Amino acid sequence: MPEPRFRRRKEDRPQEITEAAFEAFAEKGYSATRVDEVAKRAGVSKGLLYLYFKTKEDLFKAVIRSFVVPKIDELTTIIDNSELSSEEFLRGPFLDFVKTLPGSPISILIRLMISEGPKHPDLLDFYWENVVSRGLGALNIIVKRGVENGEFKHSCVDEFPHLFVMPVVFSVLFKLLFEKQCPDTDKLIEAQVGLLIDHMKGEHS
Amino acid sequence: MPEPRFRRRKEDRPQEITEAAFEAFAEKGYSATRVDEVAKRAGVSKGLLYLYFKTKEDLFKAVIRSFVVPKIDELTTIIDNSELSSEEFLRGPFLDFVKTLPGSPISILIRLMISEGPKHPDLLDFYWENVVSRGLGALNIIVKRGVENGEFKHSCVDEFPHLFVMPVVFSVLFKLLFEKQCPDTDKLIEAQVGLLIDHMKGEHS
DNA sequence: TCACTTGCTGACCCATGGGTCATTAACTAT
DNA sequence: ATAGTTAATGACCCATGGGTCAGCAAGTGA
Repeated sequence: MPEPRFRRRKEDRPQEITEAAFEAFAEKGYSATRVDEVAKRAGVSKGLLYLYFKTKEDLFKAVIRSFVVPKIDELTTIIDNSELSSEEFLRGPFLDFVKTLPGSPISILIRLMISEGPKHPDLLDFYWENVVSRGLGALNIIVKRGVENGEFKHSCVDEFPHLFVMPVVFSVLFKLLFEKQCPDTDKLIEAQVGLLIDHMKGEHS
Repeated sequence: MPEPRFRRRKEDRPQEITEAAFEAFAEKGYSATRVDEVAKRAGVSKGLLYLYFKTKEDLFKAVIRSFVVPKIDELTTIIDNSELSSEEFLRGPFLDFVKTLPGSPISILIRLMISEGPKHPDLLDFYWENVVSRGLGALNIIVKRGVENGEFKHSCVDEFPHLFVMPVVFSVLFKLLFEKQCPDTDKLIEAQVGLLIDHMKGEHS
């Protein structure tokens, strides 16, 4: 009795395909990845892939959606369930979270957003709304909370939560491009966060 | 007497072609740019382009080489000809220099390095040696000089000149991707530099 | 078991674009 | 002048890979 040549599993296919695509894109980037290759990795024919995703671009968008957004959800969940002071939160859970990013598969998606973003304005809008602005917003809340309860003074950090994100983006890219020459990204990120907290706690306008 | 159909200008062609390629790459990215298009912009036939550059990849490398390296030379020249204190230098010429980068054509090359770099390891090596390590080295000298002459205390900045570069890379990318939502990059960069200088001047280990 | 739906296949199509080369014409030297 | 050199052309080649579709077979229900 021979194994069936294939099995019909309508429910699982999309996820299997996006996972395969994620791996492939991560290894080779978007344009160097062949649709055939993705199909092969997913153990599926190219034709089937085109049944679930209208174009290669579509597939790409699905990958971004399904892998990056959960990562941000993770962060906001941590915030909501935390009773720590702002400083404790930044030095604890926040630092733990962002230190995992450089070197993780997520970093590749960040690179893909940089390379492919300008060609997909609607994707950038989506990414802005669901990832970047939510992330910056979360940081803003933490900082504001710290100022309001007297932990921190007012400073330029109020205006630029970006200052907390910078070292993460930088580390992600540095590790990706110059792995051999890369500084200890954990320490770099810690240094910046420590620096910002010191600054917010000290005497400044 | 008719205009000649073309003129032989062996000397000028390479530069004209790399300039055209720079523009084209800047607008469309590497893989979306057609060799034909570059040739047309340079007012030249595709065949001629292949006389001066063996492959499209070759052309890309030439573009990076001829546009990014001079930018770093500019920076090191400023340093060598400056008699300012470290703080004055950082707040003056350094800040002026890096503030011009976001929004300039150079920022597109940074994006291209990020997208195409991983596919061209030798290009990354070149870039590291001629741009990144030279830039970080220059910053290191400034910081070290400041520490030696008592302007600055020892701090984590000694170890991470990267802290000065972070906001620049970040601003470049942010403006490129989310122009509409982009904060005032001049202020962001100034904030970080000011923050670092304050930190170096204060009491820290 | 037999007709029917539909998930799935893989051979095929064809636009695209990197790269070539036989030919042409602008310079150069004698 | 004129023969020789080579910058420059552009029509052509062909591998590549995104996208299609006629047909096949796994599941389904009567």
